[in-house]
Amino acid sequence: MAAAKEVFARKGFHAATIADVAKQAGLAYGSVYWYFDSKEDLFHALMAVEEQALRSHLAAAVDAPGGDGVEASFRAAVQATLEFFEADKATVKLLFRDAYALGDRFEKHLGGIYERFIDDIETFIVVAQRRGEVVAAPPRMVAYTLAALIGQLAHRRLSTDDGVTAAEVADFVVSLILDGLRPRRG
Amino acid sequence: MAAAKEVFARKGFHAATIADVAKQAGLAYGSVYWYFDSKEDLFHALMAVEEQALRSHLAAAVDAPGGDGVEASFRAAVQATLEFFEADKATVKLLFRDAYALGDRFEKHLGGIYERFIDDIETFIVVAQRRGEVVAAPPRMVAYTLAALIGQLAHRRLSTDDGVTAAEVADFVVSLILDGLRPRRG
Amino acid sequence: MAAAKEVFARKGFHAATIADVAKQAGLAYGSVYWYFDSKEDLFHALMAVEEQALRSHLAAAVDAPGGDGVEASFRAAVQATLEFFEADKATVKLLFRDAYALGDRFEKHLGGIYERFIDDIETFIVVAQRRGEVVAAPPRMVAYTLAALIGQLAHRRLSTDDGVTAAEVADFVVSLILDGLRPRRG
Amino acid sequence: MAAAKEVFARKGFHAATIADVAKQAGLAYGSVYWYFDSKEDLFHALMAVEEQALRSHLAAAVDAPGGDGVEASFRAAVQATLEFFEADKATVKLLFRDAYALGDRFEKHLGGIYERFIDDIETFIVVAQRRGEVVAAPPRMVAYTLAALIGQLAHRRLSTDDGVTAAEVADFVVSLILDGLRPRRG
DNA sequence: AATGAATGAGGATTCATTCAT
DNA sequence: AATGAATGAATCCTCATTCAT
Repeated sequence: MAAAKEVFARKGFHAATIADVAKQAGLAYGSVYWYFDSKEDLFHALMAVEEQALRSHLAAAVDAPGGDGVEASFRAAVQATLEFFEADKATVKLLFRDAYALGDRFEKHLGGIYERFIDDIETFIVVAQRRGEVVAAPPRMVAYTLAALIGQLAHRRLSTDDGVTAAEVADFVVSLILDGLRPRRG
Repeated sequence: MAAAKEVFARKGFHAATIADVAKQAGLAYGSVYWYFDSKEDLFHALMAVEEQALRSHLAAAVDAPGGDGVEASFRAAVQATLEFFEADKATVKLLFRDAYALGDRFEKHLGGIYERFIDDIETFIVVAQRRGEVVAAPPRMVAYTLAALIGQLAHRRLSTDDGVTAAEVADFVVSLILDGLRPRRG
Repeated sequence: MAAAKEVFARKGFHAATIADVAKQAGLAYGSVYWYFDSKEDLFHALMAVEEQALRSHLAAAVDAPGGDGVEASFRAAVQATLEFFEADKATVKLLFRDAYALGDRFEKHLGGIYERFIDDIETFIVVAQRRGEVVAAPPRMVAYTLAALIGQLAHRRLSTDDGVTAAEVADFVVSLILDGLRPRRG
Repeated sequence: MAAAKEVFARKGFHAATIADVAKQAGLAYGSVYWYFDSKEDLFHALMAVEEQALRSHLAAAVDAPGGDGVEASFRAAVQATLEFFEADKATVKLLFRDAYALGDRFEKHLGGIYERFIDDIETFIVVAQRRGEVVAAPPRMVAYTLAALIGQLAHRRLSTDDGVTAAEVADFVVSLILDGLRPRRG
């Protein structure tokens, strides 16, 4: 019945009522409580499921054979992330819109998700630095910045539909991050 | 009475009651309605005020005499933005946490604020590109990406207090954006 | 639960609170809203029910075997109407006191009830006119006048309790309407 | 400032706010309270004024030279009453719509007005009976019935605009009341 | 497993009224 | 005489949650 996350996505956590969820799920008011102890519980459950989905999707994308080197993996990861959120806008709304506004317990939960996401990026960065393919810079800070950038881009792409594909955005972001804005001499 | 935004920031829009706001302002329940037509109105008013504050702060920072060239102005702008939000965490919560979760009218309002913010960045980028100090890339996309990055950083700095100053973050972001992660040869 | 109309009758629509209604019905505050969408809805529902009750009562009274001719049916109808309202003073208050003062939607609803009531009287008059038992006069106007008279009598009998029975009033009204006040010669 | 009765008439006692009244009168919120102690007071004052107006109007109409005999005076009185209410629909709404629904004190006040109105009719009837121009029937009851009829007609004419003039209605009512509906032989 | 009637705390909003100016 | 900011009691309605079936 977790497919009734659509309701949360569409109306927002506060505006969505248990009745809405039940109707969407084809159940009766009270039946929701057989599966979840409370509305908050339901939301936490959704968050957990979505995190898993994102991580699986990402892992698959990065492991997929493609060009070698940081650049390729990096592009694959960014693109996969953007595509994941693009394909499932409901999740974006869940994680980026509602979860923030819902009080401590949710912020903690979201913080955890975020932390794990950043950990992965950090690991990736550290490896790249060891290989000398990436400049020496505090890896956590880099990871942190990348997460911020990608997350926010995913979020903003919800509302601004400028016909740019996820692949294009990924290309742009990767080249920006790798080479920066300053013209290179030589 | 707009100083009662603190209540919204502390408890979130939904959790905050008009009674809370009134108490904080030293007024009675109904008196709030003398100044604002509704709870939503109050929030919109706060958003507008904060936008003005941010823009003024930014304008002042950029106009301030400092090193010349993109890099200096850029750093000044980023740092000013981060400092503004740092100094007034309530505003961050207002804009980045609640405004998203409050329905269409708020999303529109926030979208407008965002749009104007991006416009400013775009103007800045275009100038820098003309001077050849910045690589040729779709200026809107660059602006857009920068806004995303800075906004999210400001937001994240709310929860993760890692003892890094705004200036340090600004330095890092500016060098990242200008030079990228890829080691430069020569 | 429609028996909680008593509350409306006793205190008037505005003075009656949902809490009053609920208590009278032996329910809790919010339970009223399980059955009716709003206070106004509840009132409309009551109006509809009462209209049906009145119409049934009237139909039964007129169909009942009694003396033949207009006079008998007429008297039966008038008496039945007065008795209906007498027996259920709550309804009188509902229809004649509150419904007027409650805004357009109620006025429309009440107007409809009134119109249907007048239609019935008109039909009756037309039949009587065909039989030559009643003077030729615009039947709608006659019907209209009768409705006004009976309705207002029912209403006034609420407050002035002068020990006159419904039957007596009916007798008086019928003879007044049929023969008028002017002495007949011969 | 009693001309702000229009507000009560237009929106009804409950829906009308002191602010509405003040605005209509060109005054400020609180200023109304310089003239009247409370909203109810204001309404009572209006009721009293309107009663006087009606009585004056009626007295003038009946005293006016016209045909002699009951019929003429009767017609004059009925017509004058209908015209009074027609010319000042606000008063009708005040007296017939709101006053009923406003609690005991208002019902008392209205009852008094009604009583005085009926007293006048009764006096009139008694005189006519003495002259033999009207059938012997309990004069109070007759008066009472007439008041009911005329009052309700005035009220109903508010909503149903069928292009019939007050004079026509008066003619019809007078002939109905005097001669009844039963065809007269001879 | 599922239902849906019943609960009642909670909160936004209105508006008559007061009072310092 | 007049103002209008301030008050706060009053009330409708929502909705998460429970529970008998």
